[in-house]
Amino acid sequence: MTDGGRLRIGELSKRVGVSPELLRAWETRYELVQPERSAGGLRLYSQQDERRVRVMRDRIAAGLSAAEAARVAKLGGDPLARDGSPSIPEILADLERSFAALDEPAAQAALDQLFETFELAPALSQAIVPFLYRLGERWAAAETTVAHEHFASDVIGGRLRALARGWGGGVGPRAILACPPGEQHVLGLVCFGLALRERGWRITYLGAETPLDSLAYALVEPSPAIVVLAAVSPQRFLDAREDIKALAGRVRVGIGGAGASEGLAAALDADLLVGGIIEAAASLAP
Amino acid sequence: MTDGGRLRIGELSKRVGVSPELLRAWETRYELVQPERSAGGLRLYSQQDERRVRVMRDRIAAGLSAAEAARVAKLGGDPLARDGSPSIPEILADLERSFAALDEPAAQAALDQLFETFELAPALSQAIVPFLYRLGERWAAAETTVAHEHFASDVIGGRLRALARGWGGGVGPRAILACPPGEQHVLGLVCFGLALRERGWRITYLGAETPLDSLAYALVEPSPAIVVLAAVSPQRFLDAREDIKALAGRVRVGIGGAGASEGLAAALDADLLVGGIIEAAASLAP
DNA sequence: GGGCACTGTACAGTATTTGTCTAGATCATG
DNA sequence: CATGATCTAGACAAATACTGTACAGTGCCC
Repeated sequence: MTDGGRLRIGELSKRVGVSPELLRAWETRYELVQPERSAGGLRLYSQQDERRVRVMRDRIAAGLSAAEAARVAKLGGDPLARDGSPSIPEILADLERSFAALDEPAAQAALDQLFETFELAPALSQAIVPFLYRLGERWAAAETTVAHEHFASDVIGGRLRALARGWGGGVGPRAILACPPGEQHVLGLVCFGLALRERGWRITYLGAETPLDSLAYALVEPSPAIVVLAAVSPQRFLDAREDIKALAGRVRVGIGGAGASEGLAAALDADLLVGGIIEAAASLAP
Repeated sequence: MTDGGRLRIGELSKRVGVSPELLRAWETRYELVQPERSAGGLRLYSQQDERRVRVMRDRIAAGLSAAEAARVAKLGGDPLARDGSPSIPEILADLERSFAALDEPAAQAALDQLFETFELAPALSQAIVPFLYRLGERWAAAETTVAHEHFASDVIGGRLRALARGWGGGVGPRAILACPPGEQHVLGLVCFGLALRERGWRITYLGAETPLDSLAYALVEPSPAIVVLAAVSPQRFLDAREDIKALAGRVRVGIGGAGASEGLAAALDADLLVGGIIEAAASLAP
């Protein structure tokens, strides 16, 4: 996933202080980690694997049973209870400061911290999405300049796009992601795409302001299991009402974002994506 | 000993502290380096080869396996075109095919090829910028769907943002990059920012549709040497005419993109950025 | 207490990874 | 042209890892 280089079992064992035998036992018994394999079959552990092992180890030290600790570790761990590592609020404060100063390298460093310390799902749902939400609020309240808002959106968007690399490949069902015409806010949709990707979906991302009739071609070639539309204003959905209903006649359509609601979904023959991005992604059968 | 800065195996071995046998093993086993050969077949290592070997050596010391260390060392990007590598037209044809099929992994692979085979400057000016130009043309002529155009823009934009990582740091003069209100086409501007970065500039990138009055704050903190505005239509510049002139009274302003022209620059008290992105970047004093 | 699941550890036999070494031929250069 | 450096191809051995199974200690339930 991320590239600091993957570790073999001996090196990981040294770094986290857990014996190789136990690492293998945790893998087979709890599916704590899913290391890649070398051509010859040696385990290659990612940063995420290392994170999970550390959480597992700490939870056991804190008194949890191994099975319970594994469950917690696989959920991404408790974001608040990590020794030495910064908490999400600390990282977000760093991020705020960096963006306020238009300091791109500092912002990248804060994002590095975030993605190194936390797994993708909690990093997105508990840090990035709330941050974007607050950014939008402050923008609406004119508490930040457009320049600052653009700057922050661009840096975060760039990182999310980097994480999204390759999300169109694999073997899972395909989801097409787009915003209706007039809708510019794409980052929440990208986060949702990443959450889907974590669950094995293949993503075809079309982005902001996509005329829905132009989706026709995308529906045939590798036929998608769902088309997800996102908007922050209900009006975007209403403006595209006829197109969405026509689309819903051909393929399952999900709507999400602040502009989506149950009534709207019913009126559009679409499914409402409920809850945060993680829950919404989980609610779509893989 | 050296031939145009190139080292033979014994000299490289002494410099990096890795035996010649091991250097050859790393080359055959991991393709860590691809030294040129003398007429007689002796290896001639470039500076980049030396860098890679140092990275490899250091990563192994840090606990990575040789195979992983090599993978990481090779990520550093290699600027030199090599024999047997595909040409730019071939890569662009691949890219076209991938985008037409909405095949993201294939598109990423083609972009990998591009950036592995060519240095950043020619990759941008001879491949990416012309590709974007053609994409825009075909979009205007309705020869491609909006979905395809969005898809391609997003993938390329994501890669460019990844290349841009850290471009706000360093010690060079600062350039602020933005598009005037109404202007959505940012990728050319991002390419220009990367070209500037190659020449040592620090970049503060604000992106599409930036109200110019919101730049005020960005002008003070780390004071920029220039503000570059880009648009594909002259109207965007004209609409923001007063703001641009006010801006030009406080800081050097450059205008570029298809919408910029000599007359417009004169009317706006701005400098016209002439030529391709590489020439334009070179024309700005470092 | 007896049975049982949970959990960490151990071992045997095989396989992979990787640095080093060899042998004989070729290259570069004073 | 003699000498030292370098070439290719392959072999080799130490360290490390793999799979599968076994075993001992702990705590829980009936």
